[in-house]
Formats: sequence, structure tokens, C-alpha cells
Amino acid sequence: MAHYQLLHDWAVSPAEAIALQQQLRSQIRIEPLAEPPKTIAGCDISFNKFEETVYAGIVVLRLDTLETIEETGVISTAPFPYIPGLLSFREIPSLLQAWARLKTEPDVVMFDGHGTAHPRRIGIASHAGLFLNRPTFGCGKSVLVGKYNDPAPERGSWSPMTHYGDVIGAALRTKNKVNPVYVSPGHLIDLETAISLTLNCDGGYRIPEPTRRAHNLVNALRKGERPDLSV
DNA sequence: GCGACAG
DNA sequence: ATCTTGTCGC
Repeated sequence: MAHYQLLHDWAVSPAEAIALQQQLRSQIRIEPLAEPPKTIAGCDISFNKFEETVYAGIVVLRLDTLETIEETGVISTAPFPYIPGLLSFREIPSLLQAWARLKTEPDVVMFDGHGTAHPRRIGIASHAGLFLNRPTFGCGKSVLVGKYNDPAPERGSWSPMTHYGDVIGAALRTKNKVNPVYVSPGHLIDLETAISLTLNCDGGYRIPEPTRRAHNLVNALRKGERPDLSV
């Protein structure tokens, strides 16, 4: 029921993918949220080693209680290889299928990866945001590009990530004395809000609840433990 | 030219 | 991303 706009075909070569990113980047808008969000979705993908099958899933939760209110999952085939900087061409196609199965439209979407913290400022969160026409941001576990000073060890502290003079995201401590996660806006949201939402989704783990639950979901799907999904 | 390189 | 048990530190 949730819809999206297919802004371009996904069957492209790496060179065409880069050209598309250059063309799409001008449409990305980094700005404050238009409406106070009530729900947030977490997206993730899982694979079996050396296999092409993709297990994609989305978990939607309430921002006030962090209660899961909906889950969707789909099984498909990877249409593109993993190439640093072109992750969206490998993961978004299947995530759109999972998105289409949602009955509720999430107010904001969190991705396992980056938004503007990308060499061309259009990581998976930004790219998907254009298709979904909805606020999106990335929360990655490692850096693709950018430098930063280590944030203080307390949960909630953060420091800006910069790349060629631009502030592209933040290294955010989500748990005391634990490695930071890397937050960056995707589309229709700003960095401060993305950081705030990430801290709001605390479940006591380094990884925020939306993507953590999505990760658990797709792994269960891959292991055949969720026959109720992707049917 | 040599490394680095989201998931 | 995935393959995997124990183990070091607070």
C-alpha cells in the first residue's frame, strides 16, 4: 500500500550508476522535518555468502514507545554487485518491494548505510529518499568517506564528519565507551534531527532499534524462520 | 601512482 | 554482507 516513484531504471552499468548519482544529487534537500514524526522505519538486507539471493526487510516502530507496529520482508535477487559508493544500486530495488508491502506509511526512514556522507553526497539513504519522497537518513557502522575527531566517550556526544570542506554527517556515540555510529541526513531532514532521532531509538545497544530490528528480521527471513513474511 | 573503500 | 568461540575488559 505504501507507494514510491520509480525515478529511473535499476538495470544500469557502474558508469551509468555514477552518472545517475550526479544527476540526482541536485534534487536532494537537507532541511528540518516538515512534520513531527510519530513512526520510524528501519531497513536492512541480508545475504548468504557467495549467493545472489537478497533478503530485504523493513520494520516500523512508534517513536514514543519503540513498539514494533509492522514488518515486511521480500526475497529477490541482487541486480548489481557491491561496489563502494554504489551500494544503493544493490540494495534499494529489493527494499522498494518491501516498502510496497507496508500498510502504513512511516514518517521517517532509517537506513543501514550513509546519506550525504558519500563521495557524491548521495548514499543509499539520500537516493531512497528521492524515490520514497519521505524523510530519510543513514546510520552506518563504518565510514565510507570523511574525517572526524573522536567524540567524547559518553552516550549522546558527537563530532562532525567533514569531506572536502563539507560537514557531511556525524560520528555519534550511542552507548558509553562504545564505538560511534555514523549518522548523516538522506533527504527532507537535517543532521541535527537525524542525530536526535537516532538517540531517541535507544534500545541499549550500539545500533539503534529500527535498523537493529530490521537486521534481525532479515536474518530470520534468510534462515527460513519467518514463513509468515514474504508470502 | 598508491591506498581506501557503506553493506 | 557472511563465516564463528572463546575471551578480554568494565
